[in-house]
Amino acid sequence: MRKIILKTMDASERIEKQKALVEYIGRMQEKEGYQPVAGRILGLLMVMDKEEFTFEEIVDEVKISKSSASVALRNLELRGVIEYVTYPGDRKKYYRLSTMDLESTLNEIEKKVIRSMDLIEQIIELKEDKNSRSVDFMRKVSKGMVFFLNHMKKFKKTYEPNMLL
Amino acid sequence: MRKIILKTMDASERIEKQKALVEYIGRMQEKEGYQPVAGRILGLLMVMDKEEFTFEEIVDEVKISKSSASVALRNLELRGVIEYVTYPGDRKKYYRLSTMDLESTLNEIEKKVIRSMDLIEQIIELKEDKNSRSVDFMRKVSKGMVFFLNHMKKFKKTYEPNMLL
DNA sequence: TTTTTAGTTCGGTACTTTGCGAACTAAAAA
DNA sequence: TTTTTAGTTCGCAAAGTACCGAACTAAAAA
Repeated sequence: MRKIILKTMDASERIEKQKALVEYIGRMQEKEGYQPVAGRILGLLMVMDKEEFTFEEIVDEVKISKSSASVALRNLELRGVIEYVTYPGDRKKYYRLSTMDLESTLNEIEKKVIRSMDLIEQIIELKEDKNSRSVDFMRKVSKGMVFFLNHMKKFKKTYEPNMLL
Repeated sequence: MRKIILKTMDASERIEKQKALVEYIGRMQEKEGYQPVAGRILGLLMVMDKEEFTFEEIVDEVKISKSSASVALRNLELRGVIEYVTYPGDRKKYYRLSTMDLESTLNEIEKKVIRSMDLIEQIIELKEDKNSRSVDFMRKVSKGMVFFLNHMKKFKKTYEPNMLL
């Protein structure tokens, strides 16, 4: 008897904590460039027990209008962070975190680093004095980036998705 | 004679290109979360030949008001991306890119990754079903992060600032 | 002491972003 | 065929952000 009461207490407390975490993650994602509503949707999909949320559930849980949900979900989908699945005989969309695995995230980071290196190259090319403090600094950064990219390559080799489960 | 003319042509063309690059970098930095004015100041400090700019020079070059410059420079300084130096007998502040080297940038990245791992841990802790698709996914990501951190450690060891110049 | 220099702070305007409700569409159910 | 369901698109109001000019401060120069 006692145990059951404790257990229900725990469950509701757990859900309280989950909801708080949804808001916290929302704020984090805002800093990452997502709009508030999108951030909280992401939080919801990350922390709650349910694996797949319908459009309506998202509207209810995050307490937003259908239009806001529609816009935010489309953006999140375009960015590739969420995806939706459908089931035969059911018109609803079931949203969930997309299983874009680490590899594609790493590729994104790699591309970003390479773009930065190109930019640095351009800047140096346009400098009058190629021995200035700033050019030295940029070369240093650039070499560091080359190192970094090499290590990423090794990392990708060592990383075998199936061995991680 | 011919050569001299060509040389002056090149110089002005170079400066034109630099100014275009300042604007371009400004727009890039906006995407990174800086306000427009701050982004263009960063661009200026990165691409132009001058190593150190006074407050007034920045106001003139970026064509902004003193108040905007003051606010933007303070923010950039708080974020640690620029710094200013002073010279004895000169009241002016000379702004330049801060020489935060790769190591501190790497440490920032490391901290960020560790914070993400903590968050994932928290989320998993609050999940009812620890064997769900999402928990599996999160564990995978988390393990990937551990790998990543180890490689960063190795990278830091291999990286010897003085060997890069 | 007064003036100039080198900035900072404040208040307001203009622009941008966010999120809503209402009207709409397209498919399924009645 | 009409109604309901599941969502989308559009226009607008509220909130937030960026930037400016004007007034201010504190130190140095005249």
